[in-house]
Amino acid sequence: MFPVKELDLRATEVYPGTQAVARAIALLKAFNDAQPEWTLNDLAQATGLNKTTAFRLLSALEAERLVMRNPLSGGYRLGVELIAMGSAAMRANPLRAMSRPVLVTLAEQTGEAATLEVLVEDYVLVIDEAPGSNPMGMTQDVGHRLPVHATATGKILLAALPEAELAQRLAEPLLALTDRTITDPEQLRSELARVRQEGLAIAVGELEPGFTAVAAAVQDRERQVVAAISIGGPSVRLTPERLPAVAAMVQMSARQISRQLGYWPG
Amino acid sequence: MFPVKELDLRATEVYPGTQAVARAIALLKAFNDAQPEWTLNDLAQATGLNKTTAFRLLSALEAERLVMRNPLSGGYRLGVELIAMGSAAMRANPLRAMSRPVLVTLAEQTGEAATLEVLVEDYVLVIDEAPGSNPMGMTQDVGHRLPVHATATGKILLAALPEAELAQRLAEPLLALTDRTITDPEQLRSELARVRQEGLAIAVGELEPGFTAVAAAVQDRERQVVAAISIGGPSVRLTPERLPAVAAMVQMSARQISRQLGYWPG
DNA sequence: GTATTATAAATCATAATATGAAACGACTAC
DNA sequence: GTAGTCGTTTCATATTATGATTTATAATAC
Repeated sequence: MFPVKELDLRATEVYPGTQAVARAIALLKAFNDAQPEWTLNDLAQATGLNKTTAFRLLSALEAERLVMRNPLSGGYRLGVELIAMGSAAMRANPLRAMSRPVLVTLAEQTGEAATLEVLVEDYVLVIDEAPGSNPMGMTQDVGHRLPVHATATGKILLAALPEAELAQRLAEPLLALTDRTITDPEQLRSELARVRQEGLAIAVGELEPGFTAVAAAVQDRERQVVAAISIGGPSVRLTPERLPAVAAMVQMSARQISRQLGYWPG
Repeated sequence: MFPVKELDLRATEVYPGTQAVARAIALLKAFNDAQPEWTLNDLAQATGLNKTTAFRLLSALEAERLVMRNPLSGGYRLGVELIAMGSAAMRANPLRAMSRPVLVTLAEQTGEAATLEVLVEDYVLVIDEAPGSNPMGMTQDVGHRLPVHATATGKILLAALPEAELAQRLAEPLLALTDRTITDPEQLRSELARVRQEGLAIAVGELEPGFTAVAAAVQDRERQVVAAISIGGPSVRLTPERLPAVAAMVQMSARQISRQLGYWPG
């Protein structure tokens, strides 16, 4: 379905003269849903920074409101300025702007939630979501990071990676989120082969029990897979009988967005 | 209604050893809805940075995905990592977490959209929104920056500022967004006096024509005004006859959140 | 086709800036 | 009372960021 680029492992060379900025960003990236608040010491330890350095960088981030202190505990949290920046980043994202109408239509046609996701570092990031018309689809998932190996979109994006990078990722253990999550690298490899051939990925109860998703690839003018779109909903509604029809709609929508990006099939 | 703290102009002293980080953040802050994409030169000029320095900092930000390049134009845009961080910042915000149930109830009771907003630098930032039950309330405003002088929430937050800081802000020209926007500093001052006394702010068609909002203050255990909540909707629904009842509900909700923060009336 | 302009990227000597060890002060636990 | 933990400040040091200049690249004009 889509070609796989070979050997592109981008040089992770750090640009000289950017140590302080890189470190500040590392501090920001330490915050997540599992640990939204950090003490200075823990954060310094987690990022491998000297306590003084972490303190100084955090002070700078705090002055700009990218980080805030909990007045009671003194702990650090992400600040309000990031909410504004994130929202601006969302609105400025060209891929999102292009996909939005298609995504909304897809959600209407299927009645299920449609998402647009991209690969960011180790995770799949939801950059847009059109809610399904049915209730119980009110999950506001935009901005969430999801594991690549347990999502339909993640499989699509993994399937398009050059072999070298894929191997690197499969070297890490695959976390079982449900009893249906694929945790065996070899099994995932053959799944990805199927995805590549069919241009379609499915995940039934692999992310969370009772949740099914179907995804397809969005490609740009250079035929690069730049994103994946999906339809997701309760497995009781997205039944094996209904899936083929939904999948076809997802694929059509993905092709529609790809065409807007200058992709030309054939 | 609520006391005004005197003379607190926080020292804008820059912490030594944080120049690079401060500059990098300044670059990020340059991006907004009006100008979501920048060329290197323009951005360097706008931030007052040397072109080389701007380039180097942007490279660091790009490597961490806080900034991305438009492959066609080569221009800089905010990157996807900020979407993830902003979303995490939202979920980690304690004020938002506390207010959410109250906000949802308020929106249900009134049928109009309820928001939670804080003062960030020159703007009011929407950090949460519970949609109204009526259609035409589907504005997803979270993350948006709104002008202080033309919003009900902004007036609430301005009214609580120490005189010195207020004077500083009123020195800047007040932009007219509609023909009803208050642009005269003295008029705004007397409006703020009224807001202070009544503990309530109203804006009818001051932000955009046909949009009305009512806001009240959220105070913490030290009686500091830390946020404002509001109900907003079309002026044809939020009529002068209906406003007092809605205002009372907004005030009750604000007090409810304040109490959760440890505020004790009296 | 060459010249011109604008913009981005690379180079590198310089010193300004970030760094981290050490010390301090404020709490808390025992 | 003592020891331990945590955040903050100080300060000498050299590592790291800086920016003038150069080179590369692309777009536009002539």
